Amino acid sequence: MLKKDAVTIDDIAREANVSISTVSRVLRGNVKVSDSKREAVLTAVAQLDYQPNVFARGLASGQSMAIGVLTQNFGSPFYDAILQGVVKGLYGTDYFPIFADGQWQPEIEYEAIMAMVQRQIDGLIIIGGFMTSNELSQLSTQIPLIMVARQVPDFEDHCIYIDNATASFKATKYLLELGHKRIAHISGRADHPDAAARQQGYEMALEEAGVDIIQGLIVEGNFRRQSGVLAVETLLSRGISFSAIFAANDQMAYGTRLSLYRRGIRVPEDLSLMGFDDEPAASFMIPPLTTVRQPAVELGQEAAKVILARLRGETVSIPRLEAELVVRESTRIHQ
Amino acid sequence: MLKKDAVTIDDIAREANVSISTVSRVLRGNVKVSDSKREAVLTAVAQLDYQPNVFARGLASGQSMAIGVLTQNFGSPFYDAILQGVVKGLYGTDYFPIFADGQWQPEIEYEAIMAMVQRQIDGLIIIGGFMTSNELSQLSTQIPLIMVARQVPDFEDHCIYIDNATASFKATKYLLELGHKRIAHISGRADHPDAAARQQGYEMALEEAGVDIIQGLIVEGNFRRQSGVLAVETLLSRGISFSAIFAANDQMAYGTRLSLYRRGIRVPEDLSLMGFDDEPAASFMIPPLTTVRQPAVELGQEAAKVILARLRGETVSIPRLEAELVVRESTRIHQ
DNA sequence: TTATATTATGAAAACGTTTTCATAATATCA
DNA sequence: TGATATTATGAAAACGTTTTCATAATATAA
Repeated sequence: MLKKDAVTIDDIAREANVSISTVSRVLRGNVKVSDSKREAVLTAVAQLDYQPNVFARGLASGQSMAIGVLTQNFGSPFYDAILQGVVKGLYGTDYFPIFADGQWQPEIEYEAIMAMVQRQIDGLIIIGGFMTSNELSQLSTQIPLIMVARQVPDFEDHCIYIDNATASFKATKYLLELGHKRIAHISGRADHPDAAARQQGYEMALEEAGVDIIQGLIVEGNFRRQSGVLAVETLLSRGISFSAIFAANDQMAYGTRLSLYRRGIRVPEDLSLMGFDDEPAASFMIPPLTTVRQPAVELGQEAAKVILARLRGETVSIPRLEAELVVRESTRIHQ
Repeated sequence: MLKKDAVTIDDIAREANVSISTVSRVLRGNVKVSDSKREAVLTAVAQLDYQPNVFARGLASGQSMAIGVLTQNFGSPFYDAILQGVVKGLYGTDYFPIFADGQWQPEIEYEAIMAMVQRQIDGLIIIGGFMTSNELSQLSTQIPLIMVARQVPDFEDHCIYIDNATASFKATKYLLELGHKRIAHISGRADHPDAAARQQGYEMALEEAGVDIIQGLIVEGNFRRQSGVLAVETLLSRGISFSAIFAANDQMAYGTRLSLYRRGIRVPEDLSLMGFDDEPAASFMIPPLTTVRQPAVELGQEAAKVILARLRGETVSIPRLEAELVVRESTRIHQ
């Protein structure tokens, strides 16, 4: 809180020889004021370096001009990229983002959202997370709400996401086209819908190609790097041969890569490796990772756009974004 | 903003048969209230699910209970880890962090800080950035302020940082101990004091060991991955031989690694590679990166602790944190 | 020209708290 | 027991805006 006693609207009113109502009107710009008075107010504002008090404004108007943004983990590249998109999308508007971190834990997520709601945010952008369809519907009656990077059933008109199954299908199909038949899959955490969708896409592609789905080639991870390491151990211990691994996100692909390196298994000479997300770091993996690109920044930017529009009372429909295969050097034709 | 008309302190007062003053006193807990009334108020609060209005509170008390946190870039692992530390340090207190992103651009940084100050934050944590010593001193007369991960001259009692020169000295010394004499250095961006300090530590270590500093082995990067790639090109084009590279941060080390991979130069067999920061991803580089660990989470956590204490009016001194060498597999004895 | 509609403006109420100030109730002391 | 100090409490002012309402000034229509 600034210590110097702030300039208030009263000071401006006195300086400009008008009432505080007029000052307010000039500042908000929603009601007509004569040019001469407007002029006077504006110069007074500039002269005294007036900064409106956010609390007084919020209290009187019932608007905070803040958008709450819930991420799951500061430091997760994919989520951070979405954050960046939101920042970008809000930049230059009167709205200000307030961030909170759900830390991939349902209770913390709930608390964080409530803390933001209590802080009177005007809109809420939730990135991923665990809120159920019911909870979200309930919440969205209270506050404009957009869900990013997650497809919640019965809530699709609030969700900006790419179709995980389709994207995953593309990735798997590419591996099949390279001649791989035994493709292992490291899935995301079981309680996460995205993980299920990605696994589904993988299985669909295999089916379509007439390749048997081998349960022993599917192993559950948790979207974190370390789980990729463990998954390789598990996979190898099962003794079923395979020529490619499709990890449900890039992070697990990095873990996988490390595990393979430790065992002297070369990528892509001995084994092809496919990720999912296309984080910025993916192109710096050794070798650069073939993956499916989720347009993260765009997702965030679109979320900001949509919520802004809805706040203005416009009815906009959710844009559909597509994932795109990014071929790099971690995959090659199966000999 | 919640649509259902909120429960106010008046409702509680009515329900509990006390005045609103008493309700406020119970809620704030700073003034004694008889047990019976306290009881009554508390049950009413629970029953009606009362949520205090942040704006009214802020307006009346002059406190926002918010701490502004300025980062330089969502998505930068090192900064994100500090953010996490701040979140951790604030968790469970009455204070709530508000984040903004300076995007490594002085003007945006300034704007973002002003936006937060205008939002009446009670304290400010700035991570890195470009504010000058003067600007910071000026700002800190207005608001409690802690600078993290940057050492600003004449402002040290507000700065939580590790000694970059010493840390860098350690790293270089380790390479020297491995028998490397020709050690290239990829520095950070020239306008950044940390970059200068790290280069200084590198030079000090060489001097101490009686090894000549060769200007041709020093090349300027900008702390980003891509600049590591370019640095290797530059270095090789100069035709001066070297057996180790010390990059001023991990990100540039990744870029370096990729560039070497492309040229078929093996790490660590042909060349040792040293980073700086120890981001979480460093241990997943191929091969795992030897680096200097900045205790990022701890830095953030300490920043939160210190600012909280100062907000309570306590005079606490800044803790000193040490960087620590983390030896992994990207370095080896020079043959 | 007069009656009526429109416009710009200021006064004052509202927003929901915290906190000062006054006072009734109670405790403490001689 | 009476006088005084202490305590708990409520009334009311304050925080700095926005917005409703009333009104004076002006434009428009007959």
